[in-house]
Order: sequence, then C-alpha cells, then structure tokens
Amino acid sequence: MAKRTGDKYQAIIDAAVRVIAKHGYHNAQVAKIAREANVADGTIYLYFRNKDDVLISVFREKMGEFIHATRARLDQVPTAEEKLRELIRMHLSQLAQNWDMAVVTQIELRQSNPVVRTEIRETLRQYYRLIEDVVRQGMAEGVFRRDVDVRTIRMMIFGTLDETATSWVMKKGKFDLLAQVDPIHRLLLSALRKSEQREEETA
Amino acid sequence: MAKRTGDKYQAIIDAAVRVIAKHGYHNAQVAKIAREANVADGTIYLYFRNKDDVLISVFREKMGEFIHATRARLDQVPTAEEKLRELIRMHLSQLAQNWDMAVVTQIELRQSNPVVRTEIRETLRQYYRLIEDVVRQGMAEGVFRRDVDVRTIRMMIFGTLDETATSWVMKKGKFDLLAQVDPIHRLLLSALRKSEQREEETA
Amino acid sequence: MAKRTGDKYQAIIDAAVRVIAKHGYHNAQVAKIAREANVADGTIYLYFRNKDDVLISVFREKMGEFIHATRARLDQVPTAEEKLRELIRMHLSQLAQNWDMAVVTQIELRQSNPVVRTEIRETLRQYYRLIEDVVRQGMAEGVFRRDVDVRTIRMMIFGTLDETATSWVMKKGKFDLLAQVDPIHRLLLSALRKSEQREEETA
Amino acid sequence: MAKRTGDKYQAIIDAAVRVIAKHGYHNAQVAKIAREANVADGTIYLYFRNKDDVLISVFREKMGEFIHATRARLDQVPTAEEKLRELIRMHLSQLAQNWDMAVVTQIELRQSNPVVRTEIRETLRQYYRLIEDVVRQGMAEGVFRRDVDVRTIRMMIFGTLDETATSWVMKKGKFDLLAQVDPIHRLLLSALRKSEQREEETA
DNA sequence: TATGAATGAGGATTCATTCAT
DNA sequence: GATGAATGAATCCTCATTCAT
Repeated sequence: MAKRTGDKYQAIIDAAVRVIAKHGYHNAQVAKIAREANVADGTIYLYFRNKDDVLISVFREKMGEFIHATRARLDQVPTAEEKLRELIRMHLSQLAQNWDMAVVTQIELRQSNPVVRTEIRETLRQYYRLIEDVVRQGMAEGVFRRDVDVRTIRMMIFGTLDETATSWVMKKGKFDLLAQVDPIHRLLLSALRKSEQREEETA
Repeated sequence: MAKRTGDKYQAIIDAAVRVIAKHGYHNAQVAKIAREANVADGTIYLYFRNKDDVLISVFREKMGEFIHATRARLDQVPTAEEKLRELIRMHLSQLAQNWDMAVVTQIELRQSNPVVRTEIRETLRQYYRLIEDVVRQGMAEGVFRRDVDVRTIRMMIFGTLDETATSWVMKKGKFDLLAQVDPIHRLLLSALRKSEQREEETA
Repeated sequence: MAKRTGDKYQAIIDAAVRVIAKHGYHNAQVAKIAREANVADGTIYLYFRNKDDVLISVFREKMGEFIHATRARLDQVPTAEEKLRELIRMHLSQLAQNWDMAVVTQIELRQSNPVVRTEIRETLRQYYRLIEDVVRQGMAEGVFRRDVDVRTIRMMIFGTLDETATSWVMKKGKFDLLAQVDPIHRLLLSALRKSEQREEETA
Repeated sequence: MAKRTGDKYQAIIDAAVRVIAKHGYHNAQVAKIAREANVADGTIYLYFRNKDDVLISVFREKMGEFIHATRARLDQVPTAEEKLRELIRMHLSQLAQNWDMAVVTQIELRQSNPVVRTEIRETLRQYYRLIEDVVRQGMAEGVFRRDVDVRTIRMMIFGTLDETATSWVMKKGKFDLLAQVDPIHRLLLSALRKSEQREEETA
C-alpha cells in the first residue's frame, strides 16, 4: 500500500491543491479530489493512508519543492545580505507564481485538524533552519548584529514574509506581491545590520 | 433574538474560551460549551445566531478588550518609539497573562471556517490601524523612515509579533515571552529609524 | 447519553427485531431500523452507544424476558422432571410464538461480529445456569443420574433444543415445533433418569 | 472458469482456513487469503466464482473429508450402539485434532452471509443422513426405541455434539474434548435404548 | 426566558471483483 | 494461466440547530 511515487501519486496531489484552492479545505471531499485527478475514490487509498495523509503530502511535497528551490537559489549568491534578498524574493515570487498553492498554504491548510497541523509544523522547521542559516552566516561575516537571538530574528523574517503573503491572499492578490520584495529587504536589512554604534554598544 | 448582553452572554463566551483551549477547536461542540456555561444547549441560541457567531464573538470581545487596553496604554506615552515599545509589550504580555486566550487566538481559532476567519480578519483591521497610527506618528515626528509604505511596515510589526506569539504557544510556553519584548523592540526600531537617527542613537 | 428506558428505547429494539427478521442481519442498516421505529437516525444514538449496542440490547432484552418467563414458570412446578418438561416447553413455545425473534436469535444474530457475539454468549450463560439448576435439583432429588457432569448434561439439553429450534427456522416453520416438546422430553428424561427409575418407567 | 482442481485450488482452500482461523471471518479478506496462498488476488477468481464460493468450498471440502472419514469408520463396526460411539468419537476427535478447522466450522463460518449458510446447511444434510442411518439401524436391530421420530433423535445427537464442540472452542479448548466421548455416549445410549434393554443394562 | 430531546444531512473508507498485460 | 492495479458502491455516526413545553 501507500506507494509514494508514480503518475497517479502526483496527479492526486495536484488535484488536491486545485480542489482545496477552489472549494476550500472544508469542501475538499475525497470524492471531489478523486474526480479531479481522474481516478476512482479507492485509488487514492492505494497511494495514501487516508485523507490526512493526502493533505500532509500536499504540504510536504510542495513545501519541499519550495524549500529546495530556495536553497538552490541561495547557494548561488555568496553573501548573507544577498542571500536574504533572494530568500525574500523566492518566498514571495513562488507564491505569486502559484495562486492555488498560495491559497492552500496561507489559508486553507491552516484550518486543518491537529494531526495535519503538527506535520505541517514539522515541515516548516526545515524552512526555519534555512532562514536561521542565512542569519548565522551574516553574523559570521560580521555584517549582521549579534545582540539578538537568531531565533528571534528568524521569527521576524518569517513572520514578516508570512503576514505579507497572507494579507496578499486575503486581499485576493489585489496588490503586487513582488513589489514588496525590495521594501521588505530594506526593512529587514536595517533591522539586521550592525551599526557602528551597536558595535560600541556591545563593547 | 440574539441579545448581546447579560450574565449568560458573558458566561457563554468565557465558557467557549475555556472549552476551546482545553479541547481544541474541533472538539468544542455547542453542547460542551453549554455545559461549561451551565446553560442548556438551546439557551446559546437565545444569545447567539449560531455557533460561528459564538466564535466570532469570542474573538471580537476578547480582541476588543485587547485593543482597548493597548490603545489606553499607548495614550499614556508621548513618542512613537515609546509607543512602539508599549505596543510590543502589551501584545506579548496580554497573551502571556492569559494562556487560554493565547491558545485560542493563535492556534485554535485559525482552524475555523471561512466565515469565522473573515470576521476575525475584519476585527484585526482595528488592530492594524492602531499599529499603523504609531508608524505614522513616528514618520510625522521625523523619527521613522518614510521610504517604505506604512502597510508594509505594519505587516512586519504584526507578522513579527504574531509569529513570536504562535511559536511561543506551539512550544507550549517553554520560553519567556516577555523576554522577547526588548530584542524585538531593538530589531523593529533599527528597521524603522531613519539613518540619521540611528547615528544619533547613542548620543 | 444512552438512556436505557423509555418508549423510544423499546420502539427501537422492537423495530430492530422486525427489520433484522425481514431483511437479515447484513441488511439491517441503522437508517432502516430508525425508519421502522419512526425516529430519526440520530435518535438511536441517544439511546444506544452504537449499532452493536442496539443488537446486543435486542438479544439481552429479549433473552432476558425469555429467561425470566422460563424461570417464573419453573418456579411453579416442584419436581425436576416437571421442571425439565416446562423448560423444553417454554423454550420451544416462546420461539414458536414469536417468529421474528426466532429468526433473529437462531439465525441472524449468529452472523454478528465478535463484539456482539461475545456479549450474546455472556447473556446465554444465565440460561445455562437455569438449565444446570434443574439438572442439579434432579440429582438432589435422587431422580437424575449423577455419573455425568452437569455441564455435559446441560450441553445435551441446550444443544438439543437449540438444534431443534434452528432446524425449525431453517425449514421455515414447516413442522410443528410444539409437537417436539413431548418426544424431546421423553428422550431427555430417558437420558437423565437413574437406572432404577428407568426400570419403573415402563411399569 | 472456476476449475475445481489443481495445487492452487487446494492451496487457496487451506489458506482460507488458516486466515479465517487466525483473523476471524470478518477479517478474512480475499487479498489476505491470496497472500497466504502465495497467489495473486485475481488468481482466486480462476478457481472460484467469488468469495462466497471459496467459503462454501472450504466447508464442503473439509466437511466432505470429515463425513468420509466418519462413514469409513462406521463401516468397520457392526452394531448401531458401537456405530453411535464411533460417531461421537469421530466427531469430537476430528475437531480436537484440527483446531483451525474447529474454529472455522464452529464459530467463524456461522457468521457468514445467508448464501454461504444455506450452502453449509445443504452440506450438513449428508451428515444428518449419516446420523439418521445409524439411528435407523439401531431401530432395525431392535435396540433403539421407535417411539420417537428419527429426525428428532438426530437433532438431539447432532445438537449435543455441536453444542459440545462449540463450547469447547468458545472456552479456547480449556477442557478435554475427547473426555466427553464416553459420558455423551452413555447419555445418548440411555436416551435411545428401548426399555427392555435398559433393564438388561443394569443387570 | 429556558430547556433538552429530537432531528437528519453529510463523507471517509473498505474490499470484492475486473481486466489489460 | 497468472498478475495486481484500479474500481466504486455502500454505510455508521456526529453534532449544529430546532421547537414543544
């Protein structure tokens, strides 16, 4: 049971995203997802343990791609400041490019039950680590301040990006999400950069 | 129908908070809330249109108190920088002082259906405005930067506080939430201050 | 929950008997029972924990009446031999008088799942005890043989009655069940009597 | 289709017995039986019409062997009284020697649906005839009473043996089934013998 | 006002059977 | 013959809401 590969596996995941985005989490019945994926209801259970497993897999697969793409991009720029910019850009652009996924991750999947939510939070940890790695690099470079805990900084970075994305979805994409990259980058850089004064401050 | 006052009205709201905090959103049945409030199931429908109305009212009432208390406090300090500090402090301390409410607002109520979520978002707007007013005052004072849209800044402030609060609840209160006030204030101030002021900072 | 009294409780039990007798165990859906009892599906769950509980209760209630009536009758006759006769007569006549119950207890409920079957077996023990008490009395009277274990004798008595009843139902009541009382009584008496008495028997 | 011979035919039947004995009738899925028999799910349908056919065949084949062995044994003893003893002995010993089959025939297969049960009852008729033949022989010999219908006597004999076997399985084989042969034989003989013989018995 | 018994719509999941390979 | 991936029908139970008292 529960094969995690194959065309149908992907088809079901993609169908789930479309159905949830269109009808909402609470109206995404297994039958609807099956129909959208052009498979029988029972077929879903050849690839997934249960409905929760489908939802968790949606998040894991998509967030996995999201993180993978982001990490690959970050690897291409050397400095922490540039990495921060790419992080912001990738975060917002990937959501901007896939409205369905944006709706699903920012809104719908957050309504899910405790089991799904716990799994989601687990997946998010990888992303947290990615962010914290950038911050740590900046500190090591001597560019980012060291007087604030890395986790606090990560909360600011993630919180800012997440709130921005959620607002964008709640406003039905009525503002240009990518236009936020630059101002957010400027804000976060200002927050993170060491200043001459702060150096003295810690002395 | 649906009178919005009286002892029972309050009793039901408070019971809802306790039940949701204890059993989780998905296990907060009307019957359970009624029992906790020492009223009959049907009585709830004398004070609320339906279950959604109870949940929305929970958020509206509690968030109303939250905003009212915050606004009252902000009125007592003159400058934007100090107001920002009080905003952060009030936000985190009010959650820190009421674990049930923290669980309910940061975790459980976010699992609710679209109707409730929309209403919640509506209530949040007042809080958004409060934050933006502080930012605008800072700009007017010539202390906060003006090269970034007020809404973007608000997203950073709210996103940071919200993510911090959520992490705190997810980690079951294992870290000291109030200890975050100071570092967050420093981060946000650095993000918001005009360059010149940052230089003057230590003077 | 699960009130075990009231008109509806009885109505549901009786409806279950009729539905099972008519449609068979595997076609006795909760909805069908509810409709037959003139209540809503959900009402059943105000009186019973689940479907199994309905089935178990059917057996327990009906078998309870069965045992009670039998015991009451046995109390009215003094000797073990007469008691044995009444036991046989009551067993067969009660089934003969209630075709639906006969079908349900002899055929349909035996198809039930392990949970239900276990509960049924539990209830049957009381009946076993009733039979064994008659046998023991006969032994105490010096009328019944003592060279065979009471339980073995009980198995013969119950086995004979049960097989007779089952055959009668399987043959759709095509033979006169009550006509079996006398021959079975004679057979069992011959089996049980002490040798001396058997000698006198023919006199 | 549905050839009733070959290694796989037997393998499937034997696998069904093991699976039903181990997991119970309600957990004996076709897929599980196929796996136990080391064949593919679909292969079962090359040898059997459907699942019911498998179950019926299990009973028919095994009961067939049971009856055949019993008949062969009865042929080796001349008198009805001895035949009765061998019947009892064979009935109980064959079950005692094959726990899986005992569980399957006494408990699990009785939970099956009407189609299977009807077929089972059909197969049982052969066994009924075997029993009745012994009884008739005893009557012809002038040894068994003739004042009770042969079928009634058969119900007593079969009922007694069946109830004994079922009790033994329900009690998980906690008592010695073969130790019941002698007392049951004594009981049944007492029930069946004509009065004169019974008189001689004590001499 | 207050009660709480009654309602009934709605959905995830299993598993016997098929059929293209 | 043999496979096993795919099918899709069928059902118990929960719980928000009503309404007679």
